[in-house]
Amino acid sequence: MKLNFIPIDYSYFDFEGRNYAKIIGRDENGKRVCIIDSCPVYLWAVLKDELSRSKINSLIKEIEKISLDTKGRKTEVEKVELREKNFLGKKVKALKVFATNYKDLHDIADKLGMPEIEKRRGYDLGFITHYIIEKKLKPLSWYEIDGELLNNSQEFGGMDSVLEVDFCVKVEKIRETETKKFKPKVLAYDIETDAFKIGEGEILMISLVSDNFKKVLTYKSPKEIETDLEYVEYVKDEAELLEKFVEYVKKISPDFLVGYFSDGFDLPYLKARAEKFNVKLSLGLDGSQPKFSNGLNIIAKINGIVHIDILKFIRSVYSQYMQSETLSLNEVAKEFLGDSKKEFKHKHSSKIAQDEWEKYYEYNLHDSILTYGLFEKFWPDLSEFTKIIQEPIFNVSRNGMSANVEDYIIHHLEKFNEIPEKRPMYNEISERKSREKYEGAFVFQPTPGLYENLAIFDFTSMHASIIVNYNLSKSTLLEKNEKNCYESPELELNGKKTKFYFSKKSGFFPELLKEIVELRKKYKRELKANEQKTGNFLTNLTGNQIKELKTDAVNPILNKGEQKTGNFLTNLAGNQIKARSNAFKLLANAYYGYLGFFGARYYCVEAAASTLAFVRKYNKETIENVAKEGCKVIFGDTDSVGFLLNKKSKEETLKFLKKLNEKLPGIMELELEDFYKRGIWVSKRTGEAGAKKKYALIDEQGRLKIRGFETVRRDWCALARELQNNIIKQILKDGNEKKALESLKEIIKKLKQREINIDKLIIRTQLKKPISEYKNISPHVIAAKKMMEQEIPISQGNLVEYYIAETKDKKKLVRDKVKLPNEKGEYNMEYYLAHQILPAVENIFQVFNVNIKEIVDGKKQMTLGEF
DNA sequence: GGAGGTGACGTACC
DNA sequence: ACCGGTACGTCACCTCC
Repeated sequence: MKLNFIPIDYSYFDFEGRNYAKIIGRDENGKRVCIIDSCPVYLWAVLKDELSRSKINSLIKEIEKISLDTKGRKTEVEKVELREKNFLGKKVKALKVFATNYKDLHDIADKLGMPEIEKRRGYDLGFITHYIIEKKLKPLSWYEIDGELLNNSQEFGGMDSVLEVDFCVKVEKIRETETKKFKPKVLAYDIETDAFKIGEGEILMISLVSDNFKKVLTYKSPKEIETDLEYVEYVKDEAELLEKFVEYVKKISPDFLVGYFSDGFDLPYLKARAEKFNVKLSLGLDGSQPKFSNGLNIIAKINGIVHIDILKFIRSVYSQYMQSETLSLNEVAKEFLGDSKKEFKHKHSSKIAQDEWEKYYEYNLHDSILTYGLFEKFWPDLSEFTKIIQEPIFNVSRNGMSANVEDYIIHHLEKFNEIPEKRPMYNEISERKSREKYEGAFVFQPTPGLYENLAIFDFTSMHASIIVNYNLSKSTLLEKNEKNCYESPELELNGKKTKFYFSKKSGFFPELLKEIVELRKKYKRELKANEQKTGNFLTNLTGNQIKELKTDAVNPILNKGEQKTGNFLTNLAGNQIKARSNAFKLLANAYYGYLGFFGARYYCVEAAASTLAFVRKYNKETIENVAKEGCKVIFGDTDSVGFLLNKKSKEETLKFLKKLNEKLPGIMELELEDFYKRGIWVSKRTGEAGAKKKYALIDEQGRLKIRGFETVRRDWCALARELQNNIIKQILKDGNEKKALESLKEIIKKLKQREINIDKLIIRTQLKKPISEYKNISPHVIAAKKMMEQEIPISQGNLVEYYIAETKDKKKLVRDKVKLPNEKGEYNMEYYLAHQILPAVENIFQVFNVNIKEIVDGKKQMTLGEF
């Protein structure tokens, strides 16, 4: 039979000693299809130079005799072929050694210790990776499949009759075909429990949300009177709840089962409770139960249905570009959907009042609605990433950016005829980790002050363009200076001043990055054209988002609020181009990190250190050039320079930018970040010097850009943050400190009259490790201990909230005054004044030679006098 | 038993 | 174990007198 097919979930199985890929997807009618296919598995034996043909022939004969009988399985070398390949850019002769079962490639590699063999490679790729490379059946692309329909066939042990799919096909031929419409079936879920520790409390209810489907399953009902909420369905008890959950998943039969933190919570919890009640959680299309990886970072897999923990994708790909201070569902939903969790105060089910249960159902349902919304929102990004990386979406959605970069490289080696490098061994990793650090980027020393009329230039994808431009990588690194090669600036590595040299002959690693950068440019152009055509893009943005657009047209944050405007569905093509452009950009930006990542196959400190040496050189040179032009430099960090216009008009400044660009090599490019009306830089708390990485700017439209200040630090209380923000805003608007001073006085007065709400005084700090591992017992550790005592769930990675209270006895340490938000007490006025308010604003007023301490002390005396 | 230096810790910038 | 160097700032801890 023939069918059109889009692959979604990949797994493999062994049958009669061989590996088969079992791929679940859909046909163009939305029917669920399983295809089964095999592919040859092999590893590479790279030969030493200058081996004679006869020597190679006898080696091949020797290798062909290898067979293994371990792990209850017979594997043999089935075939050996001699090939001309490249390894790390070098031409090599290599033997392609085919084996029966991919799981034995490692053991076969161990048997290839012959002196003629230089290296063994390619035995550490997963079978699915191997399969996708061999058969070019890339996830989420469309294919025309020729194959044999399996209908209660005995082939593969009668597998097709067990699988809950519409067709099961044994593949004969695969041909790529044009893209067709694909709207995935998505089911979001969320559970509510009586305890946070996995399996330790009852599961009270489970919500399910899909297209035109809402459900809350529960056996907890108020006063045995059933609710009016039409989406609530009652079951007998917890065991039936679990059974019903499985039943609904099977009935809806989604491509994606989506949760938020569901790898670490919902699915493990369901499993634990199912075990307790002896319920089979047979969610898999083959009837299997979810499988969990062990370790700190749990991964939960369901056969045939892609389980997505959308938190993981958001965290690894987008968190650095987000403004949310935590990755809680509430904050993330607010940022991307403009919606938040329903109010509900958690308590043990035995303490929930009769009339509170309906609120609890709504709360539970809404979490699934938000999760569903986030999946919808990130679907273009998720699917574009998957298509680009070419690994299954299950992996791409969980991988860190380094792993995604590596997978991209692995899937694109073929056109360079490259043999893949191996993963580093444990000892290599520790060696890499323990090596001395190399020098990072350059940060300009600012002078405190208020400045007017500034411009900021920055380099676009600076690290990437340097890697491309100077051909930096493991395979292009030369052992010594050669004629006509790239030479890094002088740098220090392992305490030695040195330089590194890189070949001018293009290497596959920088070449791939060059392609990524070019594709990113291409799709960015398409995106712009599409926006102009549809014209409905800018209208949906807030002022701040338009501003972001100016600096970076595909910042993912731009996608905020689209759900509300209905843009998501009507402008799907535009969203896809945006997501694609964005994915290439993120990939390009992660490339440098990959070079210096200890777990990378293509790790290369020399290249990473050289990249940074070039980064420093270009930044410093740009700063010098700006100064030479007569513009006073105010700021500079890594890839940017900020300066005073010095009577230059904007046009002249842009002309100057053009001049600077003409001198830059290759794809390196300096661009205008923006013009600013005013900017403020303050001194450090200790000493006179200007603080680096701390500044605030205002543009002509009155929009603020604040970096590094307490305003943007989550471990300061809201009162200090909001006050500082207001003061910065007023100063930058007015150009003087007069009004700002008044708002400060007002806040101090309120603080002293105890009019400040405790909410504004809560300090939030993350518990970064288990309580017992802290050497210094700081306030947040005390707060965490108090939470433990009160049995409030708290563990590594959680935010701890507390405030500093007045104490009866004069205690010296801050930690002795810590109280949890639920503890009664009065806020410690002295503390908030001296340790939150003043430090946040002191240096700002210092710029105007206003000494806040004197004013505050004066006030204090005055208030004391009043009493 | 207070001053002052240092280290641990958390967070931000790019 | 899943990017890492530069930088700021707080608080506890330690040493010194």
